Amino acid sequence: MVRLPDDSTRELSAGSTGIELAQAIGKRLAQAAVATVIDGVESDLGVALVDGAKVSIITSDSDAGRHVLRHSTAHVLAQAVVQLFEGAKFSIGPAIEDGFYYDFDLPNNKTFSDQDLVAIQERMQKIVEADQPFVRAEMTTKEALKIFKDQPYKCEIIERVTKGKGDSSDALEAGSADAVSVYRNSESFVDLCRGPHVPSTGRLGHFALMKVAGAYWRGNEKGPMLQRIYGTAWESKSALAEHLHRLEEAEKRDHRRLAVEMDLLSFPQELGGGLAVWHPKGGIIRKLMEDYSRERHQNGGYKFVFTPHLANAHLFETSGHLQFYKDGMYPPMEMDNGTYYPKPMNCPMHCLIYRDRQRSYRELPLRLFELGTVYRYERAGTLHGLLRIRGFTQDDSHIFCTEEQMADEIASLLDFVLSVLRRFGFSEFDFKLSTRNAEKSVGSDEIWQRSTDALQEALNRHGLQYTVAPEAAAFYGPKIDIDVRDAIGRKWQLSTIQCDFNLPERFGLEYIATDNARKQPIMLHRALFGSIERFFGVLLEHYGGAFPTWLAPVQVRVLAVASAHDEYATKVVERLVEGGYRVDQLVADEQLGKRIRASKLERIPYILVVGDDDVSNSTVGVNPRGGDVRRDVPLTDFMNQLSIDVGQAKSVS
RNA sequence: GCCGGGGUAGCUCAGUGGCAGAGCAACCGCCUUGUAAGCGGUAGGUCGUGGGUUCAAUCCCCACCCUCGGCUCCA
Repeated sequence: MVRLPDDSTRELSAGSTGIELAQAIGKRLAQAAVATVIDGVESDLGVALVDGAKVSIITSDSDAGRHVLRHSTAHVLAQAVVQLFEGAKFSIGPAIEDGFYYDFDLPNNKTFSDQDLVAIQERMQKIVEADQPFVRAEMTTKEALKIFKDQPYKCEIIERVTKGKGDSSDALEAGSADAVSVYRNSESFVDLCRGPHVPSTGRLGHFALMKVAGAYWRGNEKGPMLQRIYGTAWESKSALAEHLHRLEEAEKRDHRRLAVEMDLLSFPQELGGGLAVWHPKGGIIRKLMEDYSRERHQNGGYKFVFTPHLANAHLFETSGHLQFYKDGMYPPMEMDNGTYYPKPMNCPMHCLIYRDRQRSYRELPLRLFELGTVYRYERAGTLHGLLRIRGFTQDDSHIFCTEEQMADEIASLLDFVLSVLRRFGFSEFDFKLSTRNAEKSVGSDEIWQRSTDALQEALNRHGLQYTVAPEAAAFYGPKIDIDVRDAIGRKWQLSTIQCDFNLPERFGLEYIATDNARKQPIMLHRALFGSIERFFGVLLEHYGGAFPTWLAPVQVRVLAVASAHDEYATKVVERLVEGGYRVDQLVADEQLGKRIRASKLERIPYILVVGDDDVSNSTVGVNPRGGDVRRDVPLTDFMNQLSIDVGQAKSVS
């Protein structure tokens, strides 16, 4: 007798397995089954069920089921590589989001080519056709080391696990210290693994190898570089096809591609890596973003400040940034009166503004705001369009407050941040609390505890779900990071709210409290866009280039049907420009259809077409982005509609 | 920084050890258009930069710059 997830029970003959249970329940289920969960432990379908156990069946179309498929496909990949490349060493091959990878070490530092990938994939298909069983065996460390005597990476994992030093990825590979488990597919191929796996390779097949990449063994930069093959695997042909289609769609939204297509900005090679110039069309969008940000900050009680791009090295010694981030800073300029660095952040300068004179508790919270441009020497291989760039502008704010004010201030900051993000079309957020990394931080335990508690309290007060990222804090304090979900469900980290007791200490910041005592303020670091460049890149991908009307570089384009109507079209343009809109016109020296097509490709929110009827009746034909054409619309009506659209910041898409 | 791919016209991309190519865009004509590509013509290149091999290099070799996919890193 076993108990099912719906709490019903089912009688089975003694020694029955998961697959027999699935068959007893239904044919469909048996076909989709890839593994079982017996009393909370994921197991192979072929494992005998214990009397009274709580059992559920994992099907291939669930997250857990796909995980099993992907991990099993990784084993097939390893087998194919070992067959095709003599002397190949294989290390680890986990399932990951949407797929799997496997890391290999090929003899003589050989690397995989794209052609190799094709051959490997063909060999994998043969292994699938052969329908090899996944046969589990458990054994002692000694036996396992013997089996894998030619596989040094496997031996290292076995030794780590049995010595109790294994981490989660090791455990995934080898099981526990008590018994090492392996899965055998054939006489010649066996892999270390905790499982579970599908019963046989015939259950697999909807996969594709995607790319080759270098990857460090155990993620250690100083360790050996392995060859990693990435693949994707799904429960059906259609699920695989959908995934590949999603990738294509994502590629069309790539902000680097859209930036070129839409003439928004560029990265001239002559400028150097990771440095962008903004073209007029990108520039107007950026200006609108900045204008909106300034307006909100003005209304939010922030004081605007400006600071220079360079500072004397002493400043960054005081702040501690030189100690922690010297490698990430542009190199120093030696001058006759000292050494100067381009600033990699704005906070120390804001501290100097605070410290310039004596402060009273009556001034707190003091909220300083700056669109501050900073320079960081990101390592060459890490640059990525606007998302990782060397010169960028932060919408940076530092709030100096008392410890008593801190929790309220953080709570209202959360409101402020979310309200601004919503205006830019984001509605789903994930929150992450990053805590102290003892090796990369300054300050006392007590201080860290107090600031972590304050952040936590603010999140709880808003009833927000959040995850904890251990040891991911900045060196000076813990933080809340806010991820947004974009239009196609991808997560982007944008905003950050950081608590800092350390910079006030280092800079000797003080205020005079009600009791006339000198006290140290708390400093909150806060960036909402993060960097304007990065935020812009995320917005570009979020909207796929189709910016909402309030942000669109050209909001309306007017097209005359024929040259005879150009004059009227110009009048329409003038009316709209007077109304404060960004409007242009393409004269009728080319086919109307062609001009419409060109304008659509530019993702202009509204295309107005005017002809004979419109000239006589003061109307326009409205062709909105993503909507249906309306003829004979009075111009005044269109302008009302436009004003509503812009006011509501609604994207016509 | 590390592993691997790439850099040819404004864009997307062919191509070859011996005169540099297409489509789109641009420009000039013709067409005067009613909702996603009308026709014809013209112009456009230090083939990323520097060095080497060669009678001859965009092509082969070396270095550097930029870029793409990952790894590592991200105040």
